[in-house]
Amino acid sequence: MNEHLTKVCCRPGTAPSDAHAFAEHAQRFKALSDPARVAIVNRLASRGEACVCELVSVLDLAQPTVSHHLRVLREAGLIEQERRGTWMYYRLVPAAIDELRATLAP
Amino acid sequence: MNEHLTKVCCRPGTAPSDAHAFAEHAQRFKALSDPARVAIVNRLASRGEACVCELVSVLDLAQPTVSHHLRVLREAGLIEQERRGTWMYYRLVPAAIDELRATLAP
DNA sequence: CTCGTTCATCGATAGATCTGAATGTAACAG
DNA sequence: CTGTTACATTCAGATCTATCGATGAACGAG
Repeated sequence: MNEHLTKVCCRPGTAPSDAHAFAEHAQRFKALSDPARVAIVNRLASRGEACVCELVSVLDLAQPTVSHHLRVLREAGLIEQERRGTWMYYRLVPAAIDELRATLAP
Repeated sequence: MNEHLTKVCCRPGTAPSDAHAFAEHAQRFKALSDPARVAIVNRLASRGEACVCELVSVLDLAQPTVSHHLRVLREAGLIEQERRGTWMYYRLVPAAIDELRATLAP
């Protein structure tokens, strides 16, 4: 399945590469693959902090939906949370954003 | 549904923002939300060009699957194609990658 | 303690996405 | 023309995701 390729158009090439790294990067990008999550990151970037109820009113989504998106961003390491009384405040993890940007660098 | 928020924890805030821009950015990120597509972009970034059969052998995926991922990347504007004889060569659109990186800038 | 608020989790459903076998299309060789 | 190669498209099944109602957990006020 490979020997005929070498004499046609395809270079054998570094086949395996790091499939693990690709999966990791894809996971990060997937966290930003939804408009609601991009909006959340944008909001946190410009305001520095936000509680869930603020995001609910801004995004015009139900509260469980917002919680779901926050969980995705948190599990991707892009945001972190801090409980302060009754409210849960979220903010960006700048290092994670930097890493993402570095992934796209030449 | 909004008036009680102003006296609790939430600032009224620039509610609408540009939902259109958020959707556009999310669309771009979604194109990179799959390991196979990250691998394709990585390959094109390091080699500059590749035909489909080369990517098929590198990714260990069926040819229709690779064609699917190439279509997603092309419709996102991240890659472009050029037919040369029987082969179809793909390469990156550097400006699109730059735009993506700019989206993550502070 | 009870009550109300904030948020997370569970469960269900509609829609999107990944995958590849089968098929169609385009280009070249003979 | 026929046959072969390279690739796209169609289709179907399996899996994943977004969304929200219902419910649970944590906290503060009284």
